[in-house]
Amino acid sequence: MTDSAAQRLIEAMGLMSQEDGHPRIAGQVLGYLLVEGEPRTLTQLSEALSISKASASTNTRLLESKGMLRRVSHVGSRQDAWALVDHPDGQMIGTIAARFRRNADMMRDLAGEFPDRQGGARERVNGFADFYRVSADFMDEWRERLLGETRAKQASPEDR
Amino acid sequence: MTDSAAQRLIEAMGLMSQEDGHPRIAGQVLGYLLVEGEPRTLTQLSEALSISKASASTNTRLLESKGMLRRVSHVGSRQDAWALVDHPDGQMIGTIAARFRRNADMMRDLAGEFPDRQGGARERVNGFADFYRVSADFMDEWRERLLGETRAKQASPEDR
DNA sequence: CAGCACGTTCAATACAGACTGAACGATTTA
DNA sequence: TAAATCGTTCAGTCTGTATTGAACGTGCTG
Repeated sequence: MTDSAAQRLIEAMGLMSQEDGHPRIAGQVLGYLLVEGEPRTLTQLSEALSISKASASTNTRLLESKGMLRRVSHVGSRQDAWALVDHPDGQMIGTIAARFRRNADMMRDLAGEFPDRQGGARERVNGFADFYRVSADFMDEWRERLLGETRAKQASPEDR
Repeated sequence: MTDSAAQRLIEAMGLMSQEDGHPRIAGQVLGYLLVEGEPRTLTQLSEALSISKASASTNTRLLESKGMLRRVSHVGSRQDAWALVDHPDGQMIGTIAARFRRNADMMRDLAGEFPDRQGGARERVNGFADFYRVSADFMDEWRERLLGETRAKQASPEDR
């Protein structure tokens, strides 16, 4: 039954990830590590999720690049292990904010290429760019607030 | 040169859309309507973007379902025309918020299936669910603020 | 009524990218 | 040195889905 709950959570997070336009396996990795609450190795990942080591490697590093996972070198072993960072949620917001900011820059640059008087196209494009930029700022603030709250929610490693 | 600027914007927005996990054409449609600033028909869309009418139809309705486009019945013509809603940006935030809220509910339900004492898995999952929910609330507020600002940015239909 | 124009649906295709298996380099163990 | 283990890379496959062309239904126009 416990197994089933974990399994369902992992699968659900895989689907969420997929909906967000990310690999399904990336979400499953997050789910697995969230359930386990402790660092896990590539081998453990590939076995627990029934995926190839190649996929496990690729996806863990993808999540690392998004700041959601970190590599921990477990002492007694030469295997790398992977763990959720302290606030994966904050990183998630940060990723969205970064994408918005990229879009903002892109659109502002492009807006500059429009002639001044052309039915207001330049203004409309700039308006959209502003939206992206302001929203990015907004999310970054929100992220700061999330990271600031050092609640003891994720702490207390007395388990396992 | 103008043509080129519009073209580049449209292509860029297509790529952004694709990065967000949406059809590229959807982004191109947004870009085209943003540049034009006036309602455009299916035929105009398919010709301007060099896409099939089927694609134009599918994608406009997709964007309509996300609240970013609306169908306007231009008087003198029996053709439907499509236009950006007043605040497509707000709708964009709303869509993200909705997805977050869906994720929050999903995870909260799943968290409930975990046994109380199991290494704190239930708590961790609930923590993630909370994050999704609180963020969704936060974005909805932000969206309200965006929609509230009735700036005359998109108005003044003196062109065309 | 016949001929059109329009929007949608549907089956088929094209394509992007997730995922895999095998090969590789590096490091460890014996 | 040989064998084993680990993580990564890479070419190839496989799957989902975006996109298309053709067919359809509807309502106009003559």
